[in-house]
Amino acid sequence: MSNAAVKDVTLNMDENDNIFRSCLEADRHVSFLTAFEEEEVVGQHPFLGTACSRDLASGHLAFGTYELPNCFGVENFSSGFEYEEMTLDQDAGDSTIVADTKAKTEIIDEVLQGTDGRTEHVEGSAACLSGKCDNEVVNEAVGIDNGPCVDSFVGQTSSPQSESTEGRDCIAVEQYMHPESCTLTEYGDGREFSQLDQMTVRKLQDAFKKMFGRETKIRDKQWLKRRILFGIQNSGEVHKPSNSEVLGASFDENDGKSLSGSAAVSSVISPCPLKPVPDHEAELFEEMKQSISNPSANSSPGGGESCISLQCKEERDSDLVKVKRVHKPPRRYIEETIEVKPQRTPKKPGLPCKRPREKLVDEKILKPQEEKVDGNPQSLHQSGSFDGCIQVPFGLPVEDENVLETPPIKVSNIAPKVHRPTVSAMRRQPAAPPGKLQIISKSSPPKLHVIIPKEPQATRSPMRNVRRQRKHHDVIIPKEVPINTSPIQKGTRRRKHHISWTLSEVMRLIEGVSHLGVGRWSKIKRLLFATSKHRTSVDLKDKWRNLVKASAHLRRKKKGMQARKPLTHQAPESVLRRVQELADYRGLS
DNA sequence: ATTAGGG
DNA sequence: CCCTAAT
Repeated sequence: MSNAAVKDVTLNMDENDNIFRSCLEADRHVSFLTAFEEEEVVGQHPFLGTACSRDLASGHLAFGTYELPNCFGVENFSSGFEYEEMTLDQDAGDSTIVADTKAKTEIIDEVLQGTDGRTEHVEGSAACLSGKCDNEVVNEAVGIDNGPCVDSFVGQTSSPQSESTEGRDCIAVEQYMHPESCTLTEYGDGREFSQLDQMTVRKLQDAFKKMFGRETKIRDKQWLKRRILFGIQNSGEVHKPSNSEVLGASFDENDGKSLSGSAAVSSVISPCPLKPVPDHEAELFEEMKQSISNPSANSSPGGGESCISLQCKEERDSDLVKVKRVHKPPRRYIEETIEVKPQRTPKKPGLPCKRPREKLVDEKILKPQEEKVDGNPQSLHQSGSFDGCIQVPFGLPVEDENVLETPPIKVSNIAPKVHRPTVSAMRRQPAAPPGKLQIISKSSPPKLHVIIPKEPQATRSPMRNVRRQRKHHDVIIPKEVPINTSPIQKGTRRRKHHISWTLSEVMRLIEGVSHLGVGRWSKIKRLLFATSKHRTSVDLKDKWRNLVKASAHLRRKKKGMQARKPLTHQAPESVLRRVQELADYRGLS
């Protein structure tokens, strides 16, 4: 958009005026510019909005609560993260991600080791950034501050040892505090109009800038005045936390850093008219803030959390009492054991039909119909309706049926470009191309004999990217397959593309756990992995479990020198130690 | 919808 | 990661 658009803005004032107004009116949270820019170009952070998100997130990871012996510096980490995030966010070309993943981790590892190359690193990310924000508008929309948002709103609350970061945090605070951003209010007392009247264009522009956080080239006094007045009005409606609220009691007053931390936070989220914080973001922030000030089940041991409050007792108790959830055997096993329930069209004996994945197709996609046609022999997957047995492969996403039955051409129309939905997401919205699917399914021959067994784990890595490239590599399941097809069919089991966890992700996870608590996966996801489309809350949970496992090994290793060969992608000991702490703490229950 | 746990 | 059961 850059030049052309900007020009456009300048020229078509009236039009834009309308846009602007309607934007604001429709949703005060949508700023004129961000409305254009908001296409997830840079992702969003719950607290920072655009661009800075990752920086903040990563920033606060880096020097959060844990005491990593290596004591990586701020720059190290944020650069590492930036690098990663940037790369990741350019997502589009997924293939590159994978390719890069390893490099990334290596780089980060390097950084961790204190190896050099950091500078290039920073430069790299900076270049990335600037590449991204290469146009004025984005730059403006990105915010008052183009520098890295290295402050750690979380970390600050609890990291007395992160001295090295203090200075930076102050900077960050200053940046966010941006004293001028408050000056606007001085116009808000009713005399504003005359005041505005007397101002020079230059001043008006200035005021405009202060109010909307961007410069304007428009020299039309009226226009500027209107804008500013509008801004003034608007700012009045936005909730503005009082200072006391902002610096509020949630932080240990004795802890200067905590204060500065919170100040930074609040200034960041303080909804000045120019960058209003959408409700949900504010909400998330509240959650976090609450969690921080109220680190219930989560206050980490030795993590330096300054405030372990009593209010959390209840929750913690419930945590302690928590009993291991007992799993009864999965239904499919039960069904295998139990006699087949009576059916209209009785199943032929001797052909026990597991129906694991049916669910995926039947219950989730065809459910509406299935219910109507219940008992109807025509119904596709009615287990009793045919004497065959279809065992849809595990994880075989619905669209595979598409592939199965439709000319690939159509599939390719749907698949690319769109953000790859996770498998589970696909499971949730299986009806992606609804009509089509159903028709297809219906048309599929009722007498399929397909058995596609669970694929051994080994095939994982080759399956990378299979999701997106599927149209090329898909294994077309023959329409008729002998019942005892070889169990080793490649590519039948479609898993989510395996994306290695990067160190920064791990750190974020740890940070999340330490502040929100083990088990708060969805919260952590929302707060710290909001931009990572490929990490679901379940993934977080799984990863945590693995980390805990790893950390346990660490301990074992300490005891007997049974040094388990360090896995290639093993997280650094320091990280694992932190995991251990958190795990231990929780393990008390 | 989330979370826990088995695989 | 996937899958399923419990909440």
